[in-house]
Amino acid sequence: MVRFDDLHLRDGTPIYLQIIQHLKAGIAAGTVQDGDELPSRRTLSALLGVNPNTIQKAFRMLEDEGLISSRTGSKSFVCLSHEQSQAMQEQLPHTQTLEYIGKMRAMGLTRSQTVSLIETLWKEDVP
Amino acid sequence: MVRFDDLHLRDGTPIYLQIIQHLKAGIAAGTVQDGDELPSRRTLSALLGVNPNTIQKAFRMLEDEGLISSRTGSKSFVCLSHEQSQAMQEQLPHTQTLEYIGKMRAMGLTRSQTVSLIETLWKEDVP
Amino acid sequence: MVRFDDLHLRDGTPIYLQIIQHLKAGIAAGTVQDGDELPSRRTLSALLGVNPNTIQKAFRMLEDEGLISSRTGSKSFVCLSHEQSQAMQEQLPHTQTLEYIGKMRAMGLTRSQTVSLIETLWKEDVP
Amino acid sequence: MVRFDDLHLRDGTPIYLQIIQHLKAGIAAGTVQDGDELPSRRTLSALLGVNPNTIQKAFRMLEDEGLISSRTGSKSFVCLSHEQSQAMQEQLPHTQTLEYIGKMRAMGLTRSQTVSLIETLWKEDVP
DNA sequence: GTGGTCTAGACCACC
DNA sequence: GTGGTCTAGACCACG
Repeated sequence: MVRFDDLHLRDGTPIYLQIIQHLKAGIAAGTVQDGDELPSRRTLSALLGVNPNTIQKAFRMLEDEGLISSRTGSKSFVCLSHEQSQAMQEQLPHTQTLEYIGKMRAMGLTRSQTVSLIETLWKEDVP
Repeated sequence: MVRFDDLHLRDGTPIYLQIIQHLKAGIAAGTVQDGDELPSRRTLSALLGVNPNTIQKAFRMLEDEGLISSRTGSKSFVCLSHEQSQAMQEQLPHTQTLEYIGKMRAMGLTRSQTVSLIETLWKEDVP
Repeated sequence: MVRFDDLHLRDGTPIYLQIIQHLKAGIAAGTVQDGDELPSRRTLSALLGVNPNTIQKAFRMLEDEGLISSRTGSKSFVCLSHEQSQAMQEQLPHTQTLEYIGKMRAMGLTRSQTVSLIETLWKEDVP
Repeated sequence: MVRFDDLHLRDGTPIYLQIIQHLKAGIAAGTVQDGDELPSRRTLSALLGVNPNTIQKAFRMLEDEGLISSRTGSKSFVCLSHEQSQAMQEQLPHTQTLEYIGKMRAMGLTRSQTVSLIETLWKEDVP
């Protein structure tokens, strides 16, 4: 069963996008795998304190991307080919890092400045 | 004169925000300084191919933040105290790095993995 | 015995409807006749790889329409008056043709274009 | 401006699908072309007597298919490459005819029976 | 004015 | 129980 209880909604980005990103992050982290069961629309809506339609929207988009499969009347499952999950484990950090680098460079930071900034701010002690 | 011709609009984030971010990035990088002149609303709207109201909105918000002033006629100028520019040079990279770290951790990367990813992807040779 | 092994479930239309349509098509084609035996619910559910309740629903609706009867034990039989089977052989093609005509006309095709399209695509050689 | 006033909603198929099909049929008929403007969500919802969200859903799916383009704050437009519109003018009647042929054959009709059925039921006099 | 998101709650079809 | 569709109406962001 895919877990969503460690997803804390922040505002600024649409809720349905946060749900999508959370699942994609789980895939990239390897904690979500092919065949995993998803919580039902109602369960998840109750858990997150969000309208069922919002969940529905997120799930629908994930299905359009082919990452999950839902059939009416039955449960929803994660649906990943081996290549997909592998690609996601590599590409996602890759693209987000490139985006981050772009921002840092636009603000005039050098590579070493950026790296030391990360090493300062990253608190490794958290599990 | 503050330059905007190296701003390539990407979609996904609102246009007016991209304009604001572009100027803030310039300030953080030190290429934009107190007293610099801004292009007129009409000029900029033509340059970016964007509705003049959108430019107006961006300028209005920057004015509200006290980063620009539009008193005399229709020309606008950057308006920065020493503290402001210094704070921006420190805070902006700081918050964006924290955000980036959060994403990487959600995907299960360690600090050292992240750092080496940056060092791999950062092409220092570009000006 | 009514055959269902040439029924390939396509998604988009509900499973129980596909089962009903399959039997009605058989009646319209004359391959299914009064008194023919139907496979048991269990057998059919296994054959199609479908939830037994779904079969149950289809059978129930067919029973409500009076097309099958499930009195004795658990076996079911086709139950057709002469008028019923005749009506079905006429009405079903009729309504579906009207629907098809509607679509073609909406796309701007003339009658003769439609007819020639059918004559081109219909491969008569298949049994 | 793409017209929707000749779209009469029938029940059985979801409204949003009927809207999509109507636009696709228009493209296949050649009456809808690249660059055509679409009515706004509110206008169309009033015209059809349907909830704005339902329109929104239809437009969203069309955008996902790349057939229309919408930007927030601005109007929505049909967005067709030459190949797309051509393909749609050929493929759509093609696939629907194949589907129709399949049904007729399942009911035991021959090609000539089907053709004469169409010629009987098609009322050419309507413009 | 436009489109985008979200809520509240209903009803249906399906398994 | 599940997911799918739809309504009514709100609020926001954008141009």
